[in-house]
Amino acid sequence: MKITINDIAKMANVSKATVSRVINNKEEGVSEETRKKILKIIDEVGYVPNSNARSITVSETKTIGLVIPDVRNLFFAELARGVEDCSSEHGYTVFLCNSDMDNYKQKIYLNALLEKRVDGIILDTSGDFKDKKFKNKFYKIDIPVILIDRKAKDLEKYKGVFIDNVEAGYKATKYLLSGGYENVAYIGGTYGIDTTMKRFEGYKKAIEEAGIELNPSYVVYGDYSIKSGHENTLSLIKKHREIKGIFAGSDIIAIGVIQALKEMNILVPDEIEVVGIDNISVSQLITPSLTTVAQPIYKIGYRACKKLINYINHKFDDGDEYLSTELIVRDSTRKRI
Amino acid sequence: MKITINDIAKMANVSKATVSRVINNKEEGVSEETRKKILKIIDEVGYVPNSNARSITVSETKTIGLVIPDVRNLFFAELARGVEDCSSEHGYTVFLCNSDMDNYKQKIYLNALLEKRVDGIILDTSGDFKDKKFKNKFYKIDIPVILIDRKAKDLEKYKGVFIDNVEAGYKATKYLLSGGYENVAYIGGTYGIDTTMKRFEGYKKAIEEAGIELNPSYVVYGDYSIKSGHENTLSLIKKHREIKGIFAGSDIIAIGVIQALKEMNILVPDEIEVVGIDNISVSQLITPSLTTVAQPIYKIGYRACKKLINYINHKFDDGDEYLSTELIVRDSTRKRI
DNA sequence: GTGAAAGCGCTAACAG
DNA sequence: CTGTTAGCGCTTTCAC
Repeated sequence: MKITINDIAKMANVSKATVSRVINNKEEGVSEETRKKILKIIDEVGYVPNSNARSITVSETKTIGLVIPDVRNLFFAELARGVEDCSSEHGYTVFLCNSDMDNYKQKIYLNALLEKRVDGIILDTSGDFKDKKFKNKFYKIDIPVILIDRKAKDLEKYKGVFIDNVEAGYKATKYLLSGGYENVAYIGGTYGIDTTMKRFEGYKKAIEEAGIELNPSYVVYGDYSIKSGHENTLSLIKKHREIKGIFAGSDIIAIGVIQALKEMNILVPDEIEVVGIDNISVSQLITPSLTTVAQPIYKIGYRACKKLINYINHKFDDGDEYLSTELIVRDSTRKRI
Repeated sequence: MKITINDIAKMANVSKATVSRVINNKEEGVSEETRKKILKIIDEVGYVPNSNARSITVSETKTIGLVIPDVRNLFFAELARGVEDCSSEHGYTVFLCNSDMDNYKQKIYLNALLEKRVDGIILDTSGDFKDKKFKNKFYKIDIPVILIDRKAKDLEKYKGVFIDNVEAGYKATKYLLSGGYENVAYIGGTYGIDTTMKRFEGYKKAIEEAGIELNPSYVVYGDYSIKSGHENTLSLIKKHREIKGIFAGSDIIAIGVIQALKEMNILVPDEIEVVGIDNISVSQLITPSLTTVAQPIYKIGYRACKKLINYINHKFDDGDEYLSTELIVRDSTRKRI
């Protein structure tokens, strides 16, 4: 039924070696005449070479795996698009995997990607490998991996593309502090993971630098969801009406924060100011629009993919890459003079 | 370097046929003893079967291709997640392709998917095939294809999962009309494509049913972007201040509409009411929150994938599928009594 | 410039 | 229960 290189060879009265040369655009080794003849037949019968068969002999698949928590989150969607653009520019196709921050799912996906013999993997990790046996196996395979967004201890051997999360947290907190008050809270995402804790460090640094004593009850964690931001704000502000500024661990969290504040009839920014991190596209659509520390999200994905492809091609491109962030002031904070 | 089924066979002192039986979980044909022995070795050396090699002999790859305009659009991200969830539940991995509504890109991607021998394709089409030669080739290949969201003439032979766009447009317009005024505009997306025109039909139906004469200058087109909604609103309202209600061709367009109205200091919903289509997640986050005709977006993706997998497995599952929509009333329209 | 042959890693009869 | 053999569709020497 399916038509193969053999069929084309027979129809053209040549060997399949010659057809192979033609479909792979080998400059030499085929006369213009036979090349044309073969191309014509391929076109007429609608032959499509089987890249899987090819891949088993050349041991490269021109595919890459992308593992992110959830495409529905604008942040990861933007990241995914950056990856996909770069990869398609270089002739690669990408497998999309949604891990939901679930270590088990992540393992399943990584395994599937290995079986599919992807040339490399871009990983926004859900943390360390819980399954240490799998970790060893994965290590041994020694497939090119580029990290994005988050690091993890188990993945130290891999390089990646990130932002400086300490700096981002510092910038956000410092800007809040510049409002002339001291009571600034940090409503963070998932406790323990790289980004969350680094942003906390930045928060802490800014607080201490301002000569303020860090109040532990002003620091709470949850996860990276609207709901989490919402709930944490409700309970935090109920206890601490003196809080004047909230540094939200991400824009998504910040949206939940603002929602909660509205429900409590607290005015943003007049009574409480809010700053997020990410600058996802909705940040400017909500009311009040969100002041945030912008990440070059698309670029992170794009660069990570570029880095991966270099890696695959054994091009020297060492070390982690840190892309710069930028504070974007909108309406969830008051005007500074 | 890479370890193969042969290596395992040698280490276990069995033939590769036996190893093959084990890795494919064939119940019969292997004694418990040898099975254990082989499994142990596989585990120890970290062997991962090469599914590409497998796929060339069994002629199925357990992969599917997903072609959408752009994952960064929340609508398509949600769709993609539905597809991915269903596919991973059934052991498939999905290739993500962003066509940007560009027919040429779409062709390139479809071709890549064919070369990769995906078992099937889920296609949110950018319209008809401009390249008729490719169309013929694609047809001849006869790969399972399920359409989502949009239809196109060239793709009539394929079934899909949709909503009733005429009905959706009708619902939206009728609700606006129930506000007690007649001047309702339609700010549509890309002219000519399936969804846009069907929604117009629904608009028209509601208008005519109310005994109003359709005013052609109240109907404008652009594309499915915030910018398009924004610009079209500016120029439309400048000319027609008498408009009291706007039916936006999608939520994304509606966001642009509301932005423009704010800029013009026109109150929503007091002076002009706005209704969208989709119910993407941001619709409830913006101010005013958006009244919209909700599509079961995730479900469309999920169902489409299920349908595709049935198709792949030759399960009888004929005809198009239409999922139901629901008007969700929020704050971009006034209270009805 | 072209073809024959071997082999990539795996599965699928068919024998024993 | 297990091994042998013959491919799957393609690339890659190595001759001619």
